[in-house]
Amino acid sequence: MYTSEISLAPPYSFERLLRRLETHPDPQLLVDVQEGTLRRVFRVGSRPILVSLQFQGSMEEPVIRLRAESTLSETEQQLLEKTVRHMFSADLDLAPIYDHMRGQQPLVILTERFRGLRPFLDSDLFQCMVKTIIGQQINLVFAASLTERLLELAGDTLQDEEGRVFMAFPTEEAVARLEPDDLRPLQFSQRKAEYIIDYARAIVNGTVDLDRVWQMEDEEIISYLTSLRGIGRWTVECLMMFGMGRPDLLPAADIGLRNGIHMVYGLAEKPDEKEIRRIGEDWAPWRSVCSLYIWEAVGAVRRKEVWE
DNA sequence: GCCCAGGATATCG
DNA sequence: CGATATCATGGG
Repeated sequence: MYTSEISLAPPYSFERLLRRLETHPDPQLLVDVQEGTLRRVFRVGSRPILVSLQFQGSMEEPVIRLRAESTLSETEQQLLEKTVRHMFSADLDLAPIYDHMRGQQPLVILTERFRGLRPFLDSDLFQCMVKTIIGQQINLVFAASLTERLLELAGDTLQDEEGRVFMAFPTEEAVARLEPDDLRPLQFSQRKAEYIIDYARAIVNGTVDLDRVWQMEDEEIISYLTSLRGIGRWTVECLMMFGMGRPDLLPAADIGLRNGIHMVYGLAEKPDEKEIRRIGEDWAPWRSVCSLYIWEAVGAVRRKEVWE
């Protein structure tokens, strides 16, 4: 066993993260609201390890207590800690973003209501891309259930000491070995099955090198990855936002974002993509967190949190 | 039955 | 070039 404490930049609202997870289910996460704990499997190197992350401290002094159910080498400890810090946007400074948002009337209430909410990122780019492709055009609940079925089909299974079952996200190789006919019974569309498998094969055979994108500008990444069939601009924007934690993305084609801006800005009609990009210009260079908060306004309504 | 969900593509005119 | 049909499924 290995434990450590990870300090995050304040403010961090664990409560807001938990609320968000209600409407954005992640089949890899076992959430225990009572304990304030998230449990899931991480691949450290290639080894799947069960980890529990417990929220401690407070909004202004946030700490996560990490507990791995295996002994870890020093390298593995550092790798795991780095991944967790990445997932929780541990080093993101929200203060200048809130200052910027407070300059725009419709966003003020969001900074108050969702104070301390940070991007909750995927642990790696491969699974972020697969989950984003799965999420194209369908609702979040259906997307989560497709992802869960993919985990059951091709992921590795672990059990904790209480006998609870955890599934690790399938490796690139495991997805690359699938055929569309394996995914069709899981209710993937034929095309979506092809997109995901083709993508995994491109990673495995080296046609695409995800490690390279960290050195690229946003627009470079978009042109690099949209060359793959089934991966459009929206998908890469989501990858940069939820996989890489890039600060200035606006997935303007997103239906949820359109609905959210419609609501938050009190517009007469639903804005189109061009209108979204126009409104979003005022959010630069922090369009990612602004988008997240707009989405969260939609989530709050869906969860029947008070809204006016 | 119809429309919408955190889209992308093929195929029109 | 822009507009349109197609894809799968579940919920309202």
